[in-house]
Amino acid sequence: MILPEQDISVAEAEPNPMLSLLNDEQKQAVLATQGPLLVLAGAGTGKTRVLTTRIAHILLTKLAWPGEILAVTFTNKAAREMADRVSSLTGASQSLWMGTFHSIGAKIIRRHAEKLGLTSSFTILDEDDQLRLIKAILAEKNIDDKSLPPKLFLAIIQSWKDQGLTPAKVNNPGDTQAASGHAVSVYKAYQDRLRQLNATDFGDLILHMLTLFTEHQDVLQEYAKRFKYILVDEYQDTNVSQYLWLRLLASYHKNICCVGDDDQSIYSWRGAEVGNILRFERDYPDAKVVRLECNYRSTPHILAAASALIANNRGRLGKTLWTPVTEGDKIHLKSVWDEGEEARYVGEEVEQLQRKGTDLKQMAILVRAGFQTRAFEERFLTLGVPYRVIGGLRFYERAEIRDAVAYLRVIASPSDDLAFERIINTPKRGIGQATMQQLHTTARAINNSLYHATVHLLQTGALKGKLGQALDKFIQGCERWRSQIGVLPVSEITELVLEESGYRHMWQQEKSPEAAGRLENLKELARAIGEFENIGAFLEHVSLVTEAAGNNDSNDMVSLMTLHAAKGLEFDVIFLPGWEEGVFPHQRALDESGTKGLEEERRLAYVGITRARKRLFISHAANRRIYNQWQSSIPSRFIAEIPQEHVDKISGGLYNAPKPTQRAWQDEVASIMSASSKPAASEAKFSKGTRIFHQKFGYGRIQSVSGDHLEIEFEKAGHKKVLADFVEKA
DNA sequence: CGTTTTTGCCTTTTT
DNA sequence: GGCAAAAACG
Repeated sequence: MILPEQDISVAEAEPNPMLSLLNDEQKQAVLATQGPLLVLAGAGTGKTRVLTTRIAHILLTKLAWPGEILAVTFTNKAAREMADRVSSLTGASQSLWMGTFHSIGAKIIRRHAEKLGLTSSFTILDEDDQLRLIKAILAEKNIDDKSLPPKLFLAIIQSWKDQGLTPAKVNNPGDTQAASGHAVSVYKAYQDRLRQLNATDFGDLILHMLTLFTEHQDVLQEYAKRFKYILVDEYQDTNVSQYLWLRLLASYHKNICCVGDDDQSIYSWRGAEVGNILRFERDYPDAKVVRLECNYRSTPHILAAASALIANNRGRLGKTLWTPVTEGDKIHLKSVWDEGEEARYVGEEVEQLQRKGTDLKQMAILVRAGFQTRAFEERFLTLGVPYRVIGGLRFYERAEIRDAVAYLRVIASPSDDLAFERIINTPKRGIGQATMQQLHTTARAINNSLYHATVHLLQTGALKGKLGQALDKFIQGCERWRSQIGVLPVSEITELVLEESGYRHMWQQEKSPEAAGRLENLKELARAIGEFENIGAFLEHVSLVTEAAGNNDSNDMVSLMTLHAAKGLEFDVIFLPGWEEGVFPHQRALDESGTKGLEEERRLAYVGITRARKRLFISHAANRRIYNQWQSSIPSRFIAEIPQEHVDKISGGLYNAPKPTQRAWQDEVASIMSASSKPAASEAKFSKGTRIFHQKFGYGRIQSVSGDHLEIEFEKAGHKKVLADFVEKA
């Protein structure tokens, strides 16, 4: 199936205008259509342009039809962007297989659902549903969910799915003993329940495809032959499942082009394997590798800082980024007293830049963890600076939206027990534990869903009085609403449901300040549904797309987001606050993953720095409040890893005196680090057997110490677990 | 069954 | 210190 070489030279002979926009490396990456290709694309080197031009090139030179090209991304945004740019280059992109791993997975699984024990109308569960399911399983199996919380099982199951392990394939001694040996049987039960519910979770969208391809050669053949060209974005983020799936798909034509940057691998906690990209040349022996190293985004100082920082990581494929730009500010570094001062400082800089003519939408504040946005939000509110938090509260995760969606799920598929349970008593219909128990028992007895159990009980007259009336009204409503499917437009059905179920009324009754916003959201939901063909299409969208509502790019606002959310974005001005040990690098990353964790944190720092086009502000506070306790903190080691010649220290902080050499610079950071490091409070002060006094519990003796947590036998109050800060030596 | 009180956990990052 | 889930109470 290898196509003749001439095809490529034809393209070169008739220079294509879009190719003239590319540099030599980018052209190589576009024109090397045949065989495996790895494009190592450093930050800001134009990888999206390469990907889209490559697709356009394949289409325009007739190497393949749109339906024979598969392009996978990780985010819907990336997919949409790619589709837009391809269609502007070629005029059309509809029939391309372009989307996220998960949306492509859903599409393929729906086509072959019966081979996996599902029907094509299967639902996709969110985390909430998953946890409720696991909780029910734990209860059934009499597993104590205090010592072994559902979240633990979910994490284990997810990581197995990321690794391509079905329950039957979990065999490692370490794995089989996970969660006191219960994890495998819970996983099995969980998968059984999913199948009964005709449901999948996110991991299944990949894992089922893998199963489908390995157990049904004919299906694999169909797709492997169909996709003449495969393109993968952000290859460094693929997990084992995705990796295996891609290898199967590429086994026939072997035209797979993976684009990625090992230095931007920041999702290992979600199962991503940097090894996939590091191993590419071994997996595909005749692979070509193209490095994109010319950065068109950032100024030299910013780029040099990022390069020097990331050079501290081991096991990189290695790239040398350079930029044709010659001028630009150094990185601004500021030391502040506490987070309040940090927010004031950032606020001032933002206002000053705005006065000088920089749009607010060209500025972003990137934090390590979501909660850090709060200090800045408060500051911006008092200053009256418009801002938006990206990725904070997502539209479809709000309670009222999830409730409304649950109604639609029950109407679309009455056997959706999880949705049924969510809304059967919302608004209040007087259904409590006892009634739910009865419904569950009946459902099991008639081997049917909760919905049908309810119908059954109503018919047999087992539900009487107020309860029976309420349930009857509910069922009648559902039947009536369902009968409107295909008759009324979906947005009108939604309105009808919200009105007649009493759900909207419930919020209208509530006088809390959020209620008005919730009603607004419900309106917005009904409007959004109108854009879909049918309820099914909408429900799929809800499960796969997590977008902030009303993301108007036209509004001039400062953006606040996590470093993870910032990947793939760029701004003229970037603020990176909170560069302190423990915050960034995050303590938990260090504790749980050691050097590997530290290197991923460093890659995160690299991602953060390289988001900036013109100006970069890094800051750290000497004191920070954590769990409502003041803690002194020391500057992040990453600050010391940035060569001094690229840094401008802003006066008023700890870094006042300029130091001439890199060595002295590092010494200075080190001295600050040791000067402000506090003695480990509890360990030094308290040990086993120490007699102490507690304001509330009185005198006692320490039984054990672990970090700040003390176990104390009090003379009057008995055995208690207490934080070290609440006790003093007696 | 619904309300109030208490606890416990949080603050890593998410398709 | 704040929020959500669980427990206790009415």
